[in-house]
Amino acid sequence: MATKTAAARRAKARQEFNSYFADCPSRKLLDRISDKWVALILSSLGEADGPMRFSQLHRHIAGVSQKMLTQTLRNLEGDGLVTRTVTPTVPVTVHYALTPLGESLLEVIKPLKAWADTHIEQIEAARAAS
Amino acid sequence: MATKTAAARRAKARQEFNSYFADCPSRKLLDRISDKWVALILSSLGEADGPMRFSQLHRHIAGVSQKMLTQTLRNLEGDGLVTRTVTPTVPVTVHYALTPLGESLLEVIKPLKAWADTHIEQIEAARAAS
DNA sequence: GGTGCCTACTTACCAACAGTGACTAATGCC
DNA sequence: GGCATTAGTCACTGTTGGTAAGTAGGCACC
Repeated sequence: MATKTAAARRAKARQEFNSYFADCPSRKLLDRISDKWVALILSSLGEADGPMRFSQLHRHIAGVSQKMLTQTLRNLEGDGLVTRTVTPTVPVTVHYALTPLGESLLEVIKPLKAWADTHIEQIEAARAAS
Repeated sequence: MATKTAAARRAKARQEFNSYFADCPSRKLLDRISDKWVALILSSLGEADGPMRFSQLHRHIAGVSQKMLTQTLRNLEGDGLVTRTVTPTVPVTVHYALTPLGESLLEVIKPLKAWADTHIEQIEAARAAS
């Protein structure tokens, strides 16, 4: 009861902001895109000129756990960014490929990777200087 | 000693991949860029046509905790993407502004936001269909 | 003919990270 | 004098991601 003024106002403001936030789906999508592994997976799928198998992705990305790879791929599949096709061969084979939507996202992620490649030196210089 | 074959091979492979990973700084930078709040902070600073105060950013971004805002801003400052200027006024005032490097990153993040805005409907349709 | 392996996962557990709310400094306003 | 402000920090808590082991089911090898 002591701090009814500022704290209450701040809490109310946060509530309003949060509902505004929930109404803004592009923010949620941005969150999804900036998921740790999404960019790597899409890039891997884009570099290959065809569908990739689960184990190929796992080897190529090199830091991802099976759990997160599965999880992220399922998310991407649910969002319609990749397709998942199971072939019931001797050991089961699963292929992942980009959908056109996924390819369009890749086109906008590529510049980001390019930026990272070209500006990494400046960043490291800044880190060293700080 | 029982499982020396496949498990050992896999472990060794992972080791090699991890060291390769550590040698690839653009991946680390990509991780940094795809940090949950980095895109939001840079966008906010870019939308305003001048430096922003800590509380302005906090209000504008609307889901970020003070802790994460501070932490992310310190990271960005260390990477040379934003500047932090403290003015010792009555209640201390801190302004954050984009550096040229930060602005160049913003230029490549903007298309990402634009993509999110234009394709959100397709994503939501895919999510509903799955 | 039984042991063990392959793929593509799933699950249990654990550590690290992100969020929450309270607390701080110095000072101006009522 | 007490409360509010700004820009944080701190301790606690919950969620998230990593690790490693287990699972299915057929085949190859000894």
